[in-house]
Amino acid sequence: MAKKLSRKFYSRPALKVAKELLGKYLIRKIGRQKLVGKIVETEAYIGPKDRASHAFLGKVTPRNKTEYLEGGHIYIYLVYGMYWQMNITASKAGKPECVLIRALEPLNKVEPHSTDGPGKLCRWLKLNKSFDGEDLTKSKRIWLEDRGEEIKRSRIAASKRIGIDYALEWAEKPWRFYIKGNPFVSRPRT
DNA sequence: GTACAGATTGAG
DNA sequence: TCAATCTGTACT
Repeated sequence: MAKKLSRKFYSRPALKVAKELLGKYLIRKIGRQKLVGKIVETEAYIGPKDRASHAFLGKVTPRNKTEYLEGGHIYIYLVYGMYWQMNITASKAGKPECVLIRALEPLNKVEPHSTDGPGKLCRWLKLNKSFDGEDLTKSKRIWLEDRGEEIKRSRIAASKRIGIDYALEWAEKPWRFYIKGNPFVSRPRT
């Protein structure tokens, strides 16, 4: 029943993709090993008008150019010199919209709290710069699946995004989505 | 060539 | 609540 998410799924506004990514499964293959996790927390970043986005005002730099790819690619970058952030691009080519994956509920047996934050889940998945620009609809080492799990609207909560206080009024936008009560969601902050 | 920010984390 | 920590980015 597992259905790989198609280009069509990703080629929509980031806000929509961010909400619908909840309850989808991320598959990461490392050699013989297969890591699987359900997405339980995301954040949306909307192109040039979003001050919190790296593509604010349509800036293009070597770092964020993958953010401009059509939906379904990975945009990964380093923060604080030590943590990777995994984003999935959304919308059409040329539109810098993306969705940050903030937390996973792992199906594998793992140490507690090893995927409840964007930096930690990337460490768990062994993601690094080599995944920048990876096409999730074609890659053999990482992709997303729909396993027929429906997350009801009433189980989805929205809050403001994390760690972007510099973004002024954009920091207030309720563009962080997570599954209510899920223990794998990153620790709430105010 | 160099200053500097940073979509976090974990310890206190 | 707060500071460690350090690479890639952006600019000169």
